Amino acid sequence: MTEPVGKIRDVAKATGLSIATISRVMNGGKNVSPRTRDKVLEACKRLNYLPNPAARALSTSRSKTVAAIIPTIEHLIFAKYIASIEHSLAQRGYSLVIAISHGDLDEEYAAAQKLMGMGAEAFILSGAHHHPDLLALFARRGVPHVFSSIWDPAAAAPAIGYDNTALARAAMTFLAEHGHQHIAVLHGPLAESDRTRDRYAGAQAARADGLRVEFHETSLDVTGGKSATRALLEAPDRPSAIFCFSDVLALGTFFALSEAGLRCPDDVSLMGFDNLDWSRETAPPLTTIDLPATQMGAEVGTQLMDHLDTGAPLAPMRLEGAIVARASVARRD
Amino acid sequence: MTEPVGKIRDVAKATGLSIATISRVMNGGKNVSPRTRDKVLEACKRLNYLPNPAARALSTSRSKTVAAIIPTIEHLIFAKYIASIEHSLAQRGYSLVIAISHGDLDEEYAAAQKLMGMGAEAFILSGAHHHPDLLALFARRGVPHVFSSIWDPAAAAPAIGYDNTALARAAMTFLAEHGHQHIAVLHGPLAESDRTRDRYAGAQAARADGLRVEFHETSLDVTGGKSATRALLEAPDRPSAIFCFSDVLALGTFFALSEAGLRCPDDVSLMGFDNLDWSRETAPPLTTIDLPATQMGAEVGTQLMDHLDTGAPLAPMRLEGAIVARASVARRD
DNA sequence: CTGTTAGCGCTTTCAA
DNA sequence: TTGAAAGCGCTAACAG
Repeated sequence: MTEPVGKIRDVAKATGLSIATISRVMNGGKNVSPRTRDKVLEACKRLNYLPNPAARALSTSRSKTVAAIIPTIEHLIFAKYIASIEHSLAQRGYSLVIAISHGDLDEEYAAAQKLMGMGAEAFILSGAHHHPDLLALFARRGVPHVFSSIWDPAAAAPAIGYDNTALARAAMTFLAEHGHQHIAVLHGPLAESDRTRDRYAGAQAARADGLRVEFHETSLDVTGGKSATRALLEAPDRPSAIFCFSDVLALGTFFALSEAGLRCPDDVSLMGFDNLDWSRETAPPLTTIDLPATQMGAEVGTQLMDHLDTGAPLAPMRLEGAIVARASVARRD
Repeated sequence: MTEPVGKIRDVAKATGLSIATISRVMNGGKNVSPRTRDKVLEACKRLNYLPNPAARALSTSRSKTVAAIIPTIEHLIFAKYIASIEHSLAQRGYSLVIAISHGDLDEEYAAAQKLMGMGAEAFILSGAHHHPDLLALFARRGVPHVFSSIWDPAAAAPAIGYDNTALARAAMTFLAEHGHQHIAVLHGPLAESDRTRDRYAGAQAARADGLRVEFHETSLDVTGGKSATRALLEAPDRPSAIFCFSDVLALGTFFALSEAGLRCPDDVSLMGFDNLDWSRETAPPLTTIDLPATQMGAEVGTQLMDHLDTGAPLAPMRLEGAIVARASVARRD
């Protein structure tokens, strides 16, 4: 029943040509007469021939595989990003392998070693903070890699992403312009993400404008947002606005507010970060920061493939985020 | 700066052993004296040697790569599932490549061809409904594959998953037991998913108990849930309960209810499907159906690897979902 | 326990 | 435009 997969030899035999010619046809068909080429293609179809990727990779030292190591896939902003990378790579016959680091540098390092051992030719990492041995390994072996989800022209590798610090700063300014002087900031574990630390720095800078800013660290999920908000509401002096470093946290805040009988934005204004699909649907719609996750995935993929294919240099690139003003932030006088 | 990667020869030369011995050490180190083995391992470390995966794959005809084609990654239940598969495969040195089908049979077929051409040894598909040519291709080339997210012992391939029909049926019974006689069902596009069709069939079966059931198809996201609910509330005869085939839809329903000034569960009871992380945090907490996504990922991975490694047969397996009763469903008399 | 050797299937000069 | 042949780096008999 199961017939063995055809090899290049079978096609050569079937067409009366040499395997070299078959190979040429399979790789763009340059320097091959149209007739020959058609004959070969026909035979390939008929014999159900697919070039063996391992043989090809061994021969060319190219696997056409790039690796992405991400902190988590269970967060829509990453899922969106990954989907975009995959799409971009697939366009040009590349494939994507992924690993999850859980925000841990050692796990990331281990995953990278495994992926290198699997033949990944280039790496996509999140943020600029990584295991020194990993960076050393990349350098030693000349493995192309980029950092993403950040903008930092001084980073150890080309960074392709948005400026978390500036965006958080802009959000604070936005809130201040709406009359908010006392703002609570909810964020995920600082230890796990330099992107979070960047946003933290940006929000903190708003103190220079005379804002009162309080920070609350919690787990990066709806539960975390809800419990942190609950705790925060119990304090005697309630902030007039809450700024969550993720829409996911903001969703938890919505639930906590509703449970506490408080109304948004009448009692408390709320701002998120990510602009996830549902954020326009909340009641009230959530003011948030739109992140170019899809664009970032495309850019990262394209740059890496260009570099791999033609040696084009990798270049840091700043992508723009944008405040999306919706009803969850009210003017406060 | 960038030093060439070490090859097995270099290690052999460095240790004064033959490449065969190095190879043995790299593959479990059976039939190798401890001393030799240590010497080799040390040299590998020192020379920064990593076996070339392409050469290994070519030689063994094994890529240790399995492919999963999923409808979307931008839905937490799939992200969770994928994370679990990746974890399970990684345990044994396998890797996962993924492709997104957008619920389209042709896209799925195209993706599968590409992944086969990349060396995937086994396939994980969602549901039982696939392009006939794809199944024929698998059969012809003897490619191991499983269907997942469904339970159907009669399917064309071993199905590892839960019984969507029975679970939807159970949910309807649960609602009926709480006194609900008129139930609205919200679901995603029937054309895109046989899992949805199974759930539909299960919900429809509840009519046999004298229930009044109305179905509303919408897009499978928060926006879809919200707009469908909004439309449904405008009808003169409002159902006493809404059953969403995904928690994501249910979140939209929550927003629509709140916008309409209706309270859950006082005015309308609500039930979801998936038991996503946040579903216990909504106000009120969402009654839903817990799906064993993580367990399913582990089982699928293990079965495929066992089959690939030892030839163990793939076997259909039924995993249990469970109703999680929370406050969003109230008793109606 | 260790070494020799023949491929694995394909790409790629180099000749023709 | 086509063919012959030399590897790519590793594994797996088979010998010793």
